[in-house]
Amino acid sequence: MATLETISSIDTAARHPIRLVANRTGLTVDLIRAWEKRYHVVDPARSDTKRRLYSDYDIERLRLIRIAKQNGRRLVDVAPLTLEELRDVVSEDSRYDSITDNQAEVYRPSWTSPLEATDAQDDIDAMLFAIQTMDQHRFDQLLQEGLVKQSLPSYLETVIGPLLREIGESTRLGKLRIAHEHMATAHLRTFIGALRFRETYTGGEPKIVITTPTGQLHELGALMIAALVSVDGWLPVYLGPNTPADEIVACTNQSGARAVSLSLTYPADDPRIATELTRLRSQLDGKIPVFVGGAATAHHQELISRLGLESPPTLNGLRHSLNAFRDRQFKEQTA
Amino acid sequence: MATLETISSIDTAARHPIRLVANRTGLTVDLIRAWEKRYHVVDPARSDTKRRLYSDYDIERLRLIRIAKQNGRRLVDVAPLTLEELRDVVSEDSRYDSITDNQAEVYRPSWTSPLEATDAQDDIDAMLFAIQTMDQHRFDQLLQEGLVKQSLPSYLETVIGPLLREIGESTRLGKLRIAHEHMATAHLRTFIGALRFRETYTGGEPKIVITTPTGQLHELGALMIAALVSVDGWLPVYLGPNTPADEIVACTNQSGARAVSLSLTYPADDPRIATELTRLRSQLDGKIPVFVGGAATAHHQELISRLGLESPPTLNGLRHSLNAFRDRQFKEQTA
DNA sequence: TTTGTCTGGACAAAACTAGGACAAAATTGT
DNA sequence: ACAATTTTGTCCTAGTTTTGTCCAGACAAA
Repeated sequence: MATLETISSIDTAARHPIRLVANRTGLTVDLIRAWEKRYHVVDPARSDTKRRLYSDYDIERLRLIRIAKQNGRRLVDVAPLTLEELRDVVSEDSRYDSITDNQAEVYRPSWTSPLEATDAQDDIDAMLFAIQTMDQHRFDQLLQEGLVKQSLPSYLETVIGPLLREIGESTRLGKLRIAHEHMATAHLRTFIGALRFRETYTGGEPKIVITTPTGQLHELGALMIAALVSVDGWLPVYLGPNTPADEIVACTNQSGARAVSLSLTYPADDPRIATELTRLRSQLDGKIPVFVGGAATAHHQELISRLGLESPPTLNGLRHSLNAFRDRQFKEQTA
Repeated sequence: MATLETISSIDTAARHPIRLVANRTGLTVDLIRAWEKRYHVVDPARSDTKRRLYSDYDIERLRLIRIAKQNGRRLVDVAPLTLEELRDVVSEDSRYDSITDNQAEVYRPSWTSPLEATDAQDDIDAMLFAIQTMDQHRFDQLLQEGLVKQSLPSYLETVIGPLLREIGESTRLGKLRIAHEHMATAHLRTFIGALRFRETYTGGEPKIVITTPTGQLHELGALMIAALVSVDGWLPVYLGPNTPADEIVACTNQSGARAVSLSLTYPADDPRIATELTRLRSQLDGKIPVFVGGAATAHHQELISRLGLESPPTLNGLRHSLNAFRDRQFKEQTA
């Protein structure tokens, strides 16, 4: 969606000075030069006085290489790749990275990955501080910066998710005012909503309906799912919060979606959850899987397994289930 | 001096001495002259005794160039750009800097082309059709295209506003399903939310708290206001919907906001509106004006005038009231 | 008179370049 | 598991370009 430009339309005109490139990629000026010197990662044009001039293409390359490195790739390996190959590598990696190194992080010593664990908490603390001081601009800045450091899926898993929990917790404990929570929530709604536009759509993607059932008014979880699955080539049909089961069914049928995903957060013990889920499962085509996630999922395990819904424990789990499902369908289709 | 630089209506009349320009842009007098000497960044008119006289246009240019430099641009590169090009460059740099993954915005700045009063109703109908067929992609495309045709304020007034009303109406009449309305609302939430980031902030903008009072759950009106005022150089402190009066007051005080704006839409006869507005006005510093807008405003005229709140009848009215208020304050401040 | 602006030029700080040194981190070999 | 080796990020020097500030003498405005 959005009129997004595709790979081919990235501007190859060289006009950006090295400082700007550093700002945008999060690399240091020295490092950019070092990479050029050693591996010809990029080959910027020069001004008449020998200043380096980078194109948008170069910047994108550097950004991807940075992420590839963070995913554990070695510079030597990724340096000669084209932009397209880099994209493949990065998206491939990010399908597995958060799972592996998050689990590993717990017991593996420092030699695993440079950033992650402590760094994420620092970011979150800084964001909480910005919220507490009502510094919206700073908050936004932190959100944007954090996103450069890692791939979107792991960003959602390691930063945005925990942040949401901490905001909720802090508000409950009185460390944040309601006004603070409102401001943060509204801003995150905008921010996460915009993430969905980062991907390019070709029209052939399988669709997935994403919403929350009646009574569940918090939509950020659902929105995170929408952003997440769009990375893997799904086209989210996002309905916002609080959608009745009938409507979910109608929407699924009309749009031809292949799957449904619901987010349950609060209130966890709402009796409507049971009735809505039951109704949804009974009215929906049996071939369409229903994925359930969110903090309140734990309270309904029995129901979920009885209805045959899937409830991956983490965002990454959801991601893998969905990809597996899609690949399976694809195989059947072509068979 | 009458106008503070109201971004949308830039005056090309030259009358400002260099000192004032320096104050407003944060540049030094020497630097402004140096830039002119070396790169013809601006070409101010002269008084009969050769004093430089700058227009609002020049000031805005200089402001943007300063920001562009801060973002890593070289003076040589930005100096020859027009105001519009500068805005694009700056807003791209400072907003999409770190986030750019595989897209560059197709956004055009809001004040570019005032022309082409294509039939807004046609656009709206097309959008409604896209909603009805659940064609999210098409809907988004139409939203984006419509935005290019006119300035942001008039777009909100002539397209988005009416569209919202028609969606509500159609849903009530059963022409749209709830699912359609949900999809459209969620998408508009994302779209309008993103509009706010088309502007660039320097840190000096007066703040305005924007929200809806307790009981009012529809936030799109408030969000439109946020997008609108940011065009005129306000910094919206956006709290989302459903904020208690106490919290609005606390937020206003903590953030140092100069004004408050509320959106009232549905339900129009909620008794809480009266109590919340009354409480808000009584607890809030008397110097801080409260602007009230939205469909439900009509039901509370008596209360509004009794409390001394302002309720401009249209978005445009709100805009002018706010700008007038700001210019008044600015004059006092410098006097 | 005092203060501010003008022109033109001088000067110094900041930023960039090329080349290389160095140590921390990661990988490999034994 | 330990040592040797390679990879990689940072820093240093010295020379160039770019950019911000300052000065002097003349004139204009308050």
